[in-house]
Amino acid sequence: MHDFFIPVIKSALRSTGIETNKQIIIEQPAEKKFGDFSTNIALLTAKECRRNPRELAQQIIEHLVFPPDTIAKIEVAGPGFINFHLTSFFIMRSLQQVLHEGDAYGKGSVGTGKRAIVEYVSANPTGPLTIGRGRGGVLGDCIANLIATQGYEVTREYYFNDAGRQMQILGESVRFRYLERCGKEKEFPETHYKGEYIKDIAENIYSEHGAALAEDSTVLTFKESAETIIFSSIKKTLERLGIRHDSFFNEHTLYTPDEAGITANQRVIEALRENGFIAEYDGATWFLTTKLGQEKDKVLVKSTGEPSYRLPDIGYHISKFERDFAMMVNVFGADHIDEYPDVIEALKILGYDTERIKIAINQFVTTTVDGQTLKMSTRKGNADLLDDLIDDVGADATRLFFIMRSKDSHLNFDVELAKKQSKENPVFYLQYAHARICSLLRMALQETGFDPESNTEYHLLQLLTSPAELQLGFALLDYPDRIKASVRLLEPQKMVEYLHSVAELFHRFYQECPIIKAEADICKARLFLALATRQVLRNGFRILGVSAPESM
RNA sequence: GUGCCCGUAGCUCAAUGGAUAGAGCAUCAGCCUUCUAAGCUGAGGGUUACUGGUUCGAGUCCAGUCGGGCGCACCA
Repeated sequence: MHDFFIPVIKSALRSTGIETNKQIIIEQPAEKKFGDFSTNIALLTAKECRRNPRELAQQIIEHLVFPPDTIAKIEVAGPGFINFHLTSFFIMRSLQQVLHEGDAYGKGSVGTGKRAIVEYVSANPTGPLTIGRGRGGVLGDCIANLIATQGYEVTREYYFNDAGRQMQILGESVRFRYLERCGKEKEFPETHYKGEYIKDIAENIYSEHGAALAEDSTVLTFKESAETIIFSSIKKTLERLGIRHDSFFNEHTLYTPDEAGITANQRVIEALRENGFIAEYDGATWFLTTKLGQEKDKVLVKSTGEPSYRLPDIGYHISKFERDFAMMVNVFGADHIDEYPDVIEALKILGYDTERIKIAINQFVTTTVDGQTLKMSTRKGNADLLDDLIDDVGADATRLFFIMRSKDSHLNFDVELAKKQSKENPVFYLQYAHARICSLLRMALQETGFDPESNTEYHLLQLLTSPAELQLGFALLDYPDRIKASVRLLEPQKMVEYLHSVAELFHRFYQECPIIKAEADICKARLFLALATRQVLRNGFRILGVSAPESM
């Protein structure tokens, strides 16, 4: 609908003789009495025109030229808002678009022909996924879905490292458990992974090799077994939530020399050095971030000769630029908040267009069961596991709960609420609306023989004029703009909120307007409206990765 | 100490700088001989943590104060 208003207003401003570079904003007033849409353009430009905003608004109105039968009323209100009331004819006629476009309804085209990458989860394979990781996983997956609606070809990538210190500790942890299994008790180090899964992996190795590896002092075998087993369990957990990555980027490739015998890491160092941002001291190689106004320099290569995580991170992002992505989204938890500014700075120094990089940070999750808060730590082995949560509440509730709050807000995951099969649970409220429509369409076919899916008498929609029908129809037309807003903010929560309002408007319509019992043409029209509602719910559910049950 | 996020109804949370700050839950009062009551209608409930500032207009932007979360490694 924005696209409907903007050109008309632009042209009216021209005819009125107003020159402005201010952006024209179309908004929906909180109250219907202020119209379906309004613009504050007269308020914004009044000052530079040195005019009274209300008079200016009146003058703009006189130059507005809309297509016939679209606008019922235009008025100046308050300090100088211009409010637009749509005709019911226009709303209902526009709804035909929902039915014509079907699954494609709501899609945009700004990303057509462009490629985007969304990096998410990216947990190193040191243990099963925790609930906290789950939030980032679902958020990333929904963001990828959102971006894809705008035409981008999206790559979903998982970045991991199987060569670092944590993986070494993992291997050692397994070896300790293995030795225990072989009857060679050793004291288990405080710093190592204590989860039950470590014992399972050790048991697995024992059943394959017996005690043959007990004298082997290297951890390689243990590490590799652990990695294989854990990675496949991580993928299995993600699969349960419908999360599938297209690409797994192993950080270790950045340590591997190319034909010229140089690693990506070395190239980063040399490139930064040419720009004067590298120095060696205290036995380490430093990124001179003090030159950028920071308090301390940052280590890129440790005195042990190993790169710190920052160096490969920079190299990894360069690989994204080399793969020519127009948009790059990084999704990670609040604990990694300090990770990206240095990377961005380095990329800027090296001349990359960092505007393409978007960061989506999700705040933490606390889980409450029976009002008790759970705390987690992978290392201590008392983590709250994502798999357990999915077992408990199901994939749909898991996904929806993770994104039904703004990513900037701490999430309180109430397990009891997620399990409830009642109206308190937002998952059921949304899905019930869909199931109810399916049931209605089945019943209608049986009672009247009319199937709105195989008919195209969409013009009948114009018979509908009641407030409940118009409000629902209006909401359905808003869907494309809602997706765009959600994409812009990288915020799936906006979609949850929107779909909730659609469900609510449908329930009211259903309550107030008899459908099957109505006169034949009205009945058909209402079934078309129900069908359009179902289409929007389905399309929205697909973005969120929530199932659309046909009956409940 | 410092960087980021948060502070809005009893609870969980909304509100691209707009008009009288909204939902859900909980509480109270109604609506099923009629298409799914897993639903709908209505009522009560607020100094948007505090103090200044910018603006025609601030929950929103800026500065400061107070409170909570997460970071601040030659871990990732």
